Amino acid sequence: MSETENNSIMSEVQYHAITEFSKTIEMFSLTPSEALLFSTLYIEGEPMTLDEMSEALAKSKTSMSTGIRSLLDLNLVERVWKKGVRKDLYTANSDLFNKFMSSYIHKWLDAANRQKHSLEETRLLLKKERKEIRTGEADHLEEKLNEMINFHCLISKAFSEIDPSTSDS
Amino acid sequence: MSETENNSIMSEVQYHAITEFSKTIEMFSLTPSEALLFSTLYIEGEPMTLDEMSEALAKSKTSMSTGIRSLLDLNLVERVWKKGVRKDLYTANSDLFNKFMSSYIHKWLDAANRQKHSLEETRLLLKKERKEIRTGEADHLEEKLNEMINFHCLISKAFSEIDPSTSDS
DNA sequence: CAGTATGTTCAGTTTAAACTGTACGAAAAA
DNA sequence: TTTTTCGTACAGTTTAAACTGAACATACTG
Repeated sequence: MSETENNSIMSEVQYHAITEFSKTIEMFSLTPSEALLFSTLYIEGEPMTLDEMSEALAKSKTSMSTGIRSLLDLNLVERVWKKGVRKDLYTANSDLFNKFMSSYIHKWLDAANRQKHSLEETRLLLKKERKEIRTGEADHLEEKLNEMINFHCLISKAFSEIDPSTSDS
Repeated sequence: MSETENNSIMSEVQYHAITEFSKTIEMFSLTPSEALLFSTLYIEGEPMTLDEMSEALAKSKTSMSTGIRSLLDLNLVERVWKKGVRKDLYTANSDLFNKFMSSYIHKWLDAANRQKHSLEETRLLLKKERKEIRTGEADHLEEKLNEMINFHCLISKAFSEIDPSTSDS
């Protein structure tokens, strides 16, 4: 088997891996481009420069720059320094499961709690005003608010259970 | 307190409730418009016609039609029949938590399994061909594939745990 | 049957997101 | 210092999604 054939098989395998894994990453509510970028960085293993990413994905360096910034914000990628290399180098966090799962779970928990509070305030407003209001409509609304608030509690409970950052082994 | 004032408080409360709850629904990967529609339908409680939804959301009837169809596909809304009413009536499924959670979990499980299989095939391809290939690069790729496959296993495990349809009380 | 009401299809428009190339500022090299 | 090498801001373009109105098909009404 020739060197060239080896390379072609390797790139085919790598291409599949990147493409498929990217789809999984998207499910953690990253955009397709962010996911593709992370996936590339992760499978490559070695830290990459913006120019290398640009080359690998055939997209502009500007896209890489903004994409990397998003990934940095999400704490999924970090900048590393290498002796003698002037360009910025970025590498994917290797602790996949904990990083993704816990940040995802917390996004859920934060949002669920925020919205639960908001609904509780709404319920308070209704209760305060409804001394004077005696309609089935108000009853109905209060009932619905209770249901919704309970819904948020159940969500929080469920996601807390699988939060890898609260060691439940 | 006048009738009008009551109405205005009621609509304010209802408006808040719909808006906030809609945000939560969005998190189950519904589009903002689908979420808003469901939220409206849910809080209204009574079955609604396309025209009523159109009126309530100030959007075209076409939008309501396509929106409702999506919600029907997702099994979050159902069509009901009422004596003497010619128009189609739709109502939100009231079993919020089970409907949303289990469909969401299954979406995750399906995707995770599908992509895991795909990666396993890729790994097989690599193993089959690599008898001849003896490079660190191939080692690295295989290692990464193993990590990714393991990642998918952990995802499946986590989401299975909170699947409300497999009674874990 | 004719006439009307209702839901959906379809083509076009609006709106928002992703991407690109140029230009600029900061930092390194010469 | 001047020149080169980077990364990013910005403005414009492309692309995709959401939405609309008009036309159509089906089913109901009288």
